[in-house]
Amino acid sequence: MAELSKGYEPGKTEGQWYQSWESKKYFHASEDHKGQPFSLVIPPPNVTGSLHMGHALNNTLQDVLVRYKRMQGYNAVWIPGMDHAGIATQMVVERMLAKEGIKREQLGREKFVEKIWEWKAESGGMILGQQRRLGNSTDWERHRFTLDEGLSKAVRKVFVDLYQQKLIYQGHRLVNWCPRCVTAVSDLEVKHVETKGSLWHIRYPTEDGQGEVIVATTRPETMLGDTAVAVNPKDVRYKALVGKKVTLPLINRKIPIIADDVVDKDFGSGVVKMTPAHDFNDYETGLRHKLEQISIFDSHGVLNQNAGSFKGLKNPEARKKVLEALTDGGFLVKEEPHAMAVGKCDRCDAVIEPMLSDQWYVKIAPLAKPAIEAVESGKIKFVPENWTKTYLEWMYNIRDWCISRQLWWGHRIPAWHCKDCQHVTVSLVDATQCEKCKSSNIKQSDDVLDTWFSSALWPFSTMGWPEKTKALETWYPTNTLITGFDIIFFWVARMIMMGLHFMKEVPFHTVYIHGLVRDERGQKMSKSKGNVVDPLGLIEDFGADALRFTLVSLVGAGRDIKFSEDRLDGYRNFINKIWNATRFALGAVEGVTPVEPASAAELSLADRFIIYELERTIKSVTVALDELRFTDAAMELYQVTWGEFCDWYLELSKPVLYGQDSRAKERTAFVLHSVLMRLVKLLHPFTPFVTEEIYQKLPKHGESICLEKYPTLDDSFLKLGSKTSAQEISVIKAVVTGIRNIRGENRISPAEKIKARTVSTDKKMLEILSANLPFVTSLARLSELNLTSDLGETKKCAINPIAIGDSRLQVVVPLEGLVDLDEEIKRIQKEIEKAQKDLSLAERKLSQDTFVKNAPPEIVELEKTRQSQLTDRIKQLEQALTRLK
RNA sequence: GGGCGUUUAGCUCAGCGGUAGAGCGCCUGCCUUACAAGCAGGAUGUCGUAGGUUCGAUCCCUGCAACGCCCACCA
Repeated sequence: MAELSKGYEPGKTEGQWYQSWESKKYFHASEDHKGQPFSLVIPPPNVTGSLHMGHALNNTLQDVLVRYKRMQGYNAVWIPGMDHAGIATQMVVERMLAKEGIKREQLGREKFVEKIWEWKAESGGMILGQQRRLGNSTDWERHRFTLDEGLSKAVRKVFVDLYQQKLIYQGHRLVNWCPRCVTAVSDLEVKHVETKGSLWHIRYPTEDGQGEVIVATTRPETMLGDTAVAVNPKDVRYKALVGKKVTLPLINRKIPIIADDVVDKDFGSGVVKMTPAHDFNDYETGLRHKLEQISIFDSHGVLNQNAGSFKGLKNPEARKKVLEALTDGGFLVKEEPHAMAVGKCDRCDAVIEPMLSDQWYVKIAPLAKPAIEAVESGKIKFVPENWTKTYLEWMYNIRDWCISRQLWWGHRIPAWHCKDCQHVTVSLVDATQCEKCKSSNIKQSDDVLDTWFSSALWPFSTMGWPEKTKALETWYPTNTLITGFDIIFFWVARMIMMGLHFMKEVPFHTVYIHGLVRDERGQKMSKSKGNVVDPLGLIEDFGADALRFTLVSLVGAGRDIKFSEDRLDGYRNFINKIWNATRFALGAVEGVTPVEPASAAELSLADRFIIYELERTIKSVTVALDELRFTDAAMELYQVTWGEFCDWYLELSKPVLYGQDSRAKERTAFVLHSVLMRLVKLLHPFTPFVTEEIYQKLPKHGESICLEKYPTLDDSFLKLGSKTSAQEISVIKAVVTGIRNIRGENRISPAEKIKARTVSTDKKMLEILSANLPFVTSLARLSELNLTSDLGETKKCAINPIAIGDSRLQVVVPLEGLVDLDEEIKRIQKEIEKAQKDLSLAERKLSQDTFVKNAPPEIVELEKTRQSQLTDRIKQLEQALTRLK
């Protein structure tokens, strides 16, 4: 046998295994495979940079699931890919060019987009490498990029279809505009940040110069675009003024005083300035009152000619100068502090300026309706389900989606404007002439589509839509979508809408939502805070398996994860533990040929017990994974592997394997290998690398663990286990623990072999012990163990009473010559105290007849057993104490 | 302003109607022939707060408090 290193070294083998898996195409799924289909599509990472911990978590969960399903015999496919991430990527490349002093306008559209492609190749390549390091078992042959030819075709088809169905339209209206990105953005891309601002009160004189109204505003510079002031129709203070005009300060425009219900008479002065071209409220009100719309900013947020002498200024100067002018003119009444939510660009953090412009919109209500029904009816389920409400709330109040962006990186809108007749031609193929007047004097829109437009099609576009492919036929709809809560609206909701509209079928049945990975203090990881943890670095230090297992163990039920290296350290140790268990399993069995037992009777109690534990584990892990309770599955495996297999079974197998009975050795060797093999398979979806490494070392292995069947209850090997063996082993465990407790508390060195005896009048107990004597002496490190029914001499002896159900047993360890008795006295006194506390609790309960009358009989029974157990225990302990000396 | 979530051992979190659990950390003793990335033993909690339902509440209900997140056009 080749020597296995003492510690597991993931770095040495992980990369090789991945290469081997990939070259053998284990992750490639064929439409012709006879298994039941199972499919996942990856949330495509942005090509903006490298993967972070969120990706590591997200991908690990998907990989666990798809490996599990694949091993179960499903025709499982996990489709990988990347997102061009329009605005985000364009900004990254713009920033890079800026460092060289280059602006994108200098390069021109074509050259600039070329630069982005270059960058995409580099960054995308890095992401692919990272995904492989993590162990993603994606079907690489199906890898897609949102700007691929095929996906672009899908995008165009969707756009044209929706346009023809009148679900896409062009509108001239107010949009969220980012002056720094110089593009429109959707409602979702505006983050409202609570900010301490001011409320300025400004005097607007009436036209006749006789009176005035005071308006309150948080954005005084926009007054330059005011076209009215408004009051509440029920406000008696201003009733007489409605219909009259005021003179707009600085500009001297005469603007009407209108009455509208939107005005809250109790806020500020009860008079609101109306800036229809730069405020959503005012825009709406303006439409109702047919107010003039005056844009005062250009696309970069610079004041234009409509701002009179303020032209050329930009905020915050613009505001400052306007306020100065207002003060000089005596128009400024006061300034008071005011908290408000300022809209900021999700991408660049610039203040969003509502602006009038021509944009393309998706009419969303008709698409939203079936998407709401799909979730309400349970056709699509959220896990955890409280996200259902979040989704539905948003969908009920959804507004038309602005899909055009004034960017260069993305899918260009397939619309051609005719300069002769102004008609817009929307076409699947590039148009050469106007469809209406046939003029060739046409120009394609410069705008591109919101990046989420293409990702909305992801579940079917990646499978080749609009072609009728076998992939679609086989794998659409997908089964489970695993993603973060932050993109439920951006992505999940839109996929549901598009899937239902174009495929007439939901894109997935289950949406598993996980939280954010935060740092150990619970803070969001961000480059600016410098607390970003690079998953690749962790993989270098701890191995991919340890990282994966840590993430799965922390993911819990949909809440955020506080990530700390301590945890990772612990699970790295777990990986090492399995590794060393394997070293033992191989080393201790050297020279022994494992022989399959003919029946359970040929096996030791320990053998039968661990097989039973294995069966239990298969059941619970399978149920947990089927319910997407990843953490529960992982914890169960951790517990059984370490707590039962290593701590108990391996120790119990030692007396056999190091003993003389070669038949027994052969049987135990068989069980040891069989159980380990199955444990490793159970673990494989979580920790693919180490399990492959171990699998390859174990006898009778196949080509790769990736090709193995996931353990099931339908396995004749499991028949060798039994529940009674688990109950019997608990007697052994209790006796061993009882002796160890005496050893530990009395500080008897583990090297010291001691004598002990167990006393019981219960024949069954003694039988179990006598049949398993070598196990107890080995685990408790005894020189001898006597079994008696009589307590006998207990002078200078430590005694530990043990109760298992109705059975009583005492463990007696002579301390003579080992230690002085003070520690033992302390130990017993402590035990008595504890038992008395517990007993009084039980007695109090039983003394209340409301309890005895009302509680279910089995609970009362339990309490009674407890009472008698504790009474006996105290009696025995007290006896022990008095007889000690 | 609406909605959601959290509050359990020093830390991170399980548990969700019958005497409080795990990992890490801590204390004690051990390099016991798989593993010191280990072994054995031990300590640690008015389960956020005030009420209510119940024979019984960490768990269910109602207030309250603190923290966090999402959505929203109050100038």
